[in-house]
Amino acid sequence: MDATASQKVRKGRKFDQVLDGARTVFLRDGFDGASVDDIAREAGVSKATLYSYFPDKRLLFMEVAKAECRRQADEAEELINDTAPVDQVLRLAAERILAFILSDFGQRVFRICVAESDRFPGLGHEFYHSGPQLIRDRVAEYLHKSVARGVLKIDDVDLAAEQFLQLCKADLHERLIFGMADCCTPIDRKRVIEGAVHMFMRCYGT
Amino acid sequence: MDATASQKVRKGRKFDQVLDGARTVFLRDGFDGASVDDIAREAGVSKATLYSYFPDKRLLFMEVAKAECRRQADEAEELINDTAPVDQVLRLAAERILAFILSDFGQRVFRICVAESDRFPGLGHEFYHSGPQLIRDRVAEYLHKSVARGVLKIDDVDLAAEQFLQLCKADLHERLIFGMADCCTPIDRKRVIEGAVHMFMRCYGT
DNA sequence: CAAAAACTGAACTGATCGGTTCAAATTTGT
DNA sequence: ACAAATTTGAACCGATCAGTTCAGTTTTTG
Repeated sequence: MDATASQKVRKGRKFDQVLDGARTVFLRDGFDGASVDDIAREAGVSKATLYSYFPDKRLLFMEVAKAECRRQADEAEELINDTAPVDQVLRLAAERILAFILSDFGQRVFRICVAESDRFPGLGHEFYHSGPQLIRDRVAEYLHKSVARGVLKIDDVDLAAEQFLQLCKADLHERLIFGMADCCTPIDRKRVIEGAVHMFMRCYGT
Repeated sequence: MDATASQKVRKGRKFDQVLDGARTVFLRDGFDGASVDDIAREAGVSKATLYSYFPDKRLLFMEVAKAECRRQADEAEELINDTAPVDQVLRLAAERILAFILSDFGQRVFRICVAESDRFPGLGHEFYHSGPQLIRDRVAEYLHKSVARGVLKIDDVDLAAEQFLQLCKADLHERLIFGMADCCTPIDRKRVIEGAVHMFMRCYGT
């Protein structure tokens, strides 16, 4: 078993091409909206080739989704550096999280995962685990350290982490998801982020 | 123009039957998953009759969604009574909101609205307006009164309302949407609600 | 009760789409 | 350069599905 091997099918050099094309089309059109012919065209590959890599549309979709989740997880790697004052760290974290969640890409991934997570058992789980949960654990870890350093006072650290993340989104995310175009000016973000940090510090600060 | 007239098509007596059947099937299978034949069968009506009421599947879907939004709005009517102590009112509101959001029905509506709100412009808008926004406005109104009575101290009442609602959900909603089956025990709810009320009162209480 | 309106059911159309097949062309490894 | 592996493109199959049509039945209405 060599390093590049995978338990899934993988033969030749156009594998990544196919995956990229599928990513583009699925993200643009959703699962039902995407036709396999479209994907093959977008990938610059014949349909026969596509089907030589992936046994069917569902599995191709799952593979794309899994790759996206990994991407998401990787991007979350470098989110927090501990040394600065708590409120500054929180502010920065809030900005980065919001930037991802509100991005066009983040929106599309979210939308498609919500839509398909009951038809594809495991998809929602995978997404949640490598997305929201990962972030939450990082934040909780940081809060834990801060409590140990005496700069925060928190009973239920996990709950506090969830609360902070929710406060960051306020309803900016919902507004965007439901197409309220007006909502996400920098001023709006600033207002929500400052509100979140202020509320959090007021409740848990020492 | 008599009281039962509507600007939309509406001829005979089986109108509501069709709408009910469509509601059932759309909610169960989503937009793409629902076949018109299924809907007609579920409604106990011939396909010809169905198409005599609604020009096409999309419009039928929109009509169902609109009706659901109105339902949702009506249920939110009797959410808050002002006389009790603030923390009790908030606790009660939180419980009712969570109960709806976490219900199987609430979940399905949410899922389908997220999934289709870019294909159906106006659907997301309508849902948001008659759902989340309505609730938020009610809460804000109550907070405003409470500030006037001197039992709360809030600068940005709208933001505070959003914050409270977010705190109520914590990530219970996300967990459920993404199929983490374990999450919504009464204990979990209690923990989140108490956390929300506590944090809110600590920050904005007098 | 008779005319008008609404409803039925079943067959049909046209289009889309997932997936297969295969002989010919291209690329790769040696 | 030659053989093995891979890719191609296009045709094709079977199924599903939105929407139509229509002759005949039921319900409403006046």
